[in-house]
Amino acid sequence: MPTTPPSTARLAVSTVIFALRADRAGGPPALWTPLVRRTREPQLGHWALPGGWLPPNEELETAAARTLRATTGLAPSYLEQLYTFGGVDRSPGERVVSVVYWALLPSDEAARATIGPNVRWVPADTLPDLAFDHAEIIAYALWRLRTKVEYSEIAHALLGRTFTLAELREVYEAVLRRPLDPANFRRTMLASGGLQETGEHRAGTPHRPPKLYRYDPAGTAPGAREPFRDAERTAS
Amino acid sequence: MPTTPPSTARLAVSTVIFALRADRAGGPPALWTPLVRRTREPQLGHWALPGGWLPPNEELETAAARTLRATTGLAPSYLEQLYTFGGVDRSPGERVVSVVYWALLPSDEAARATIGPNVRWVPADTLPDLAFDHAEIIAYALWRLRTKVEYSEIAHALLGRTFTLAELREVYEAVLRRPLDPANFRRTMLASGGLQETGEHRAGTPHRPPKLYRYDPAGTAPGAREPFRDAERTAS
DNA sequence: GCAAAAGTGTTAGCGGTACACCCATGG
DNA sequence: CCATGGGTGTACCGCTAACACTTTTGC
Repeated sequence: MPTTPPSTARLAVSTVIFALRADRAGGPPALWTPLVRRTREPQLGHWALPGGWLPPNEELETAAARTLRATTGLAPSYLEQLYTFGGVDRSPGERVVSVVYWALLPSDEAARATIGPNVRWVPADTLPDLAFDHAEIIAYALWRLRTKVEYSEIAHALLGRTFTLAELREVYEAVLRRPLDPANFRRTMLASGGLQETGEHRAGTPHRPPKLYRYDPAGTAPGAREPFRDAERTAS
Repeated sequence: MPTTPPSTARLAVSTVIFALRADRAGGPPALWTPLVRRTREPQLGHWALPGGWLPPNEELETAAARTLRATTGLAPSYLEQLYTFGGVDRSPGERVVSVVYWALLPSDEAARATIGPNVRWVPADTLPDLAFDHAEIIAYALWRLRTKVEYSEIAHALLGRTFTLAELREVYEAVLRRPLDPANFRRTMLASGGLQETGEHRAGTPHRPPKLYRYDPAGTAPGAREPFRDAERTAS
């Protein structure tokens, strides 16, 4: 970092937000994402990712969480840096470098996310025309979510604090878009996962009441955290 | 990206560079990385990652490749975005956001990398005191390399254009820091890998001359590339 | 021919998948 | 008592680790 003329690129932080929503009540849930309508040029009126310029004294991750809260009224249950997009021509007129984060919201809270005229939730795999390169960015975030769900334990972040194994399986099925064997899923989760029984059961089901679980990684020693808590791994 | 007051943070691009070097001739190779001595405040005289401010009209990846070339005189055989570090206090006095890349160099070329008084190669796992948060950054890049080598085929980027299976195995062993079974390694590579026999053999060995291979992913259709060519995957 | 690395064959164990089956509850 | 999802048992398959063995060269 030699002290030379300042960079003229402007730094923005944007966030791709995912939550589960059922199209019709009782139906299987799917991934949705909120977009905001641009109220300024360039691309006025187009739908875009929530975000804004990076304030000089705010951490990157804090900025991502703040814009997330501004557009949904909610706090993320998971938040991780995705990638930094800096193509010279991605914004007409000026150089903009965007540090993009991706986030998961608990579905119970997401149901009461604030909705204004300039915020719109859309299914994550059928997007409208988006401003700038934001369609690519969301596609990449989706790919990352789908990849990461397979080897990591982030799926619970799309549920509330307690959940049944069937609900957790629904999350995996929605994200991976394929059915999973309930029997094997149960064992895999109970074995390698940090799932803990709450002792409670979900009431009001038409059939046998299922156990409720909490995500609580018992095997992890306090303070023993991976590098950067959200370290990266790159696909072949 | 609303049009509001410009961000005051300055944008830098840095690169963590890895190459294989043998400590003593004939010995097993290990990972080394080049550092540059800072010639300005802050942290004047400290060793740091190669890098610099982002020029307004240069792509991020191009900037990374350029600084890499400036410090080593070489072109990378592999280059990927690592992470963006933007902590408010990571540089004293002013806010600096660094987009960091990591790179691999072919070992045959790396042997004739330029070395000046302000460039120093050090073993990647025993670093001297570094400027800013660069020690963390290198540790993270190392972790990413070690993780990625296990599920991806980037190891060949640390060798020349052709290589024997024993040489390729040495790369894996150096990166993973554990011995691998030669027999199983051979089969795994030949099965899942894009290795292609050149028809040639390495001459001058004291024993049976091994076949030379080239990395040439035959299964990959032209133009069929993964998202961003270097997509990410996050550890648990 | 002897040492050493290149290269092949064979087997055991482990984890994932498929699927048959029993359990518990509301109606 | 029946339908339905919750929950358990088990057999098979493919992959990998381990390691014995054969081949080919330089000296």
